[in-house]
This record gives sequence, C-alpha cells and structure tokens, in this order.
Amino acid sequence: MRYWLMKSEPGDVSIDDLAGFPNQTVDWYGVRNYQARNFMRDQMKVGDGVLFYHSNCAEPGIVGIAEVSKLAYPDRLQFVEGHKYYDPKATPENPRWFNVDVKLVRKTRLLSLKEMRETPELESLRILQRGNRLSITPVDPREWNVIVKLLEA
DNA sequence: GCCAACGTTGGC
DNA sequence: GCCAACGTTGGC
Repeated sequence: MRYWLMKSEPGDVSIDDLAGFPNQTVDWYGVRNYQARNFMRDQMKVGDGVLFYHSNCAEPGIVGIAEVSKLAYPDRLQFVEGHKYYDPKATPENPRWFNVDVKLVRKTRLLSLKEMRETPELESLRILQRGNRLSITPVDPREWNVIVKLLEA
C-alpha cells in the first residue's frame, strides 16, 4: 500500500464538494501531466492513502484524508471536443490520459503549507521541495504518519 | 496580479 | 536531439 498527496483547487473541487458528491467520490479528471498520470495509471491501487490538498487558494494545505477507490481508467474529458481538457490526439482506442477515483475518508483540520514547512520531520516531503509543481506526488509512510499525527493534534 | 520554476512544443 | 518560445502551476 502506498501513500499520495493530491492537489485540487478548491474552486474546482474542494473537500466540501467531495463530501457532498455521491459516495463522497470523485473521478480525478483533468491531469495532463505525464508523471502524474503515470502515478495514477501504473502505481495507484485501491485502498492507497491520499492526502487531499487545496492548492492555488488563500489557505493552501491538507484538508482531508481520502483513498483510492478505483483503479485508473481513461479520463472521460479527453474525448469531449471543445472542453478545456479535450485532447485531439487521444482516441477511445488509444487514450492518453487516465484517472483513478478518490473517495473521502474524513475531513480534517487545515494543515497549512506553512505549518508543514515549519515541521522538521516533513523536510523531505515532495511538495515542499523547491520548484515543485506536480499535482500528484508520492508520500512515504514515515511522512504519512507524521502528517496524520499532526492532523489529529 | 506577479513571477519563478518547470513542462511541452516544434523548428531546425 | 537541441533549445528557444511559450504555457502552466501555484505561492505570495
């Protein structure tokens, strides 16, 4: 079992949106970066732990715990002509983009980016590294445990 | 809105 | 395969 951090813009899908969705589940559509796609397509398994992170907003940080609830399958929006996430090079026979489903486990307090930066045990966390932009990053079990403990504090 | 850092594109 | 130009991300 692996652990991941997944960024979502709250203006797009917030933790409260997720909580209100059927089954409290969302298909993680719109990833158009190969590294992030490969994580979903090649490595994520049902039951993997997910830290739900709000990005590009007033208070960036972790706001909930979720889990992978469905293995990767082709992202539906790559085929929708005119859509923001349409990809003319993708076909149903040869899809380019994939997404998993993510299900809420529980909302948590906000663990802000600032607080994470101030936590020495989280120094190695991928999203804290300089220049990081990946929307999906692996979290190692040690980091996961530190974060879960902080979320409960 | 700014801008640093990064990824992608496409001409050569 | 190089690399300049461009687009995107995301904190601030």
